[in-house]
Amino acid sequence: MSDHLTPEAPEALDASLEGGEDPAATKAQVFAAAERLFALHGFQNVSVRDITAEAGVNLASVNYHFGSKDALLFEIFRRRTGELNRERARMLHEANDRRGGNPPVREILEALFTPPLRWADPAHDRRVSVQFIIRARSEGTEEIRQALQNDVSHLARFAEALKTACPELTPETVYWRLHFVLGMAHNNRFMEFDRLHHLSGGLTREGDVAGLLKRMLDFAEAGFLAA
Amino acid sequence: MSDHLTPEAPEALDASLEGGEDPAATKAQVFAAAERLFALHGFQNVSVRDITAEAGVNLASVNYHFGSKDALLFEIFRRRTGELNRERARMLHEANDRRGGNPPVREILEALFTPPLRWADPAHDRRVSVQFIIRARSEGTEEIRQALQNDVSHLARFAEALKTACPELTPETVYWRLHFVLGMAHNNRFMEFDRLHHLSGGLTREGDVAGLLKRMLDFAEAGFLAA
DNA sequence: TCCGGGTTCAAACGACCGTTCGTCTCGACC
DNA sequence: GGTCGAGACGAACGGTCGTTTGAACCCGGA
Repeated sequence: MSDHLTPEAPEALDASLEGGEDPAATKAQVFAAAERLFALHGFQNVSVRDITAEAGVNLASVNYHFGSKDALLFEIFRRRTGELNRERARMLHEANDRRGGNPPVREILEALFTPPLRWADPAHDRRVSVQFIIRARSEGTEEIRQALQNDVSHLARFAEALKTACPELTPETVYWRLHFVLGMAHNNRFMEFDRLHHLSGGLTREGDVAGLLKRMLDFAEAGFLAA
Repeated sequence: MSDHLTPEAPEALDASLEGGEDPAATKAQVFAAAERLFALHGFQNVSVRDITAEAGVNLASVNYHFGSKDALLFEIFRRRTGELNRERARMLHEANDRRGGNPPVREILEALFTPPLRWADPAHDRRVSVQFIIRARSEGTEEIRQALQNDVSHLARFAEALKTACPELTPETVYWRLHFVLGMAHNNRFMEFDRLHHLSGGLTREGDVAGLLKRMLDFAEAGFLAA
């Protein structure tokens, strides 16, 4: 009941990219169209008819392949969240290896921030997935809310690493500051970027992902290490 | 077109609290019921029938008094956001007076963080309004999104104060860090609190608003003053 | 007393929703 | 060649939605 966010198998669903008439291509097309539309307009503002029209498939395909619209949302969410958590865990693992099991705060935060920012890089083509995850986290169904609240196992490792890196901080303080850091990581809505751009009179560049990562790390590291 | 968030008149709408049959009591009841239900379940998950049932009024009241469901949402949003911005501006003004026009970073951030946290205090009874604002910011209509993006005049004063307080930082850095700080202020969902509570094994107390404010200020101040 | 504007009310309208049904196509297998 | 099951398809079902309608109601002013 607590591992909803770590899918069991890779399931190369993205096989729809090859040219021919793949069997199960319909399912992949529905998956991709739904993720895109949910990310763009939100779950409630996208109808099953919108999805099937965008995918160029029959209306009944969603219920046939996924069971229901809710189940479709949850399956996309589960897959993308699993990928994100796995990338973060891998980076934390690498930092542990590099530093003999005691990486500094900055490298732990790097493992949290880098994966979603790398997805958001225009070079990669996963901006839709980031946007989808952020939307699903705040607008998702009760099932998603439950999964988010129960599945904290992947966060526990980060909390432990941070406690080790900051022995002078009480555990309570570590948890709160991890909470603030996660809020930063999941708050990068494009809407908010536009607002910042408008506020600063066009001073901030939006496409500079590497620069943004450095800015986020500078801020979060200093905040985490505050007296 | 840029001042949608600062309503022109106080309009003592909360007069529904007095016992008698007030004229215009229906409008106030609809307003209160809608704010409560929107904050609890989200805009799209609450129907006009839910609102009027909760308020104990006729179904047509929403359209009669507010024009449409969308307009009702926007009116609540405009009122609450206006109140919030006014409280923040007042606190910034007081800090300016205390410090001869050059308040330190911590007091500027205090003016940003304190109002929503004071509302969230169980002692006051405005937790619903905070929750509503947060929800409306992320799930709101296109009209709300436009208003949020266009109305940055109240933020400009905070940006100016922060630039004065931190002359060693480039304006670009100040804007980005203000962006991070605002993300913290608007990210205090109760959902996330529950998750933190679960992650820490019950270590964090949720009702301690004063303690939370200090924690947020410690983190944000250090982050803002990072090298 | 009658009038008229402001407000409430029950009822319905038309649109859209997620889902289901029965049928048809088509390729694999006996 | 015949059978079978998975999948695609058009069409419809039942329900809920926001909104509108037109009549009833209330009450202060002529």
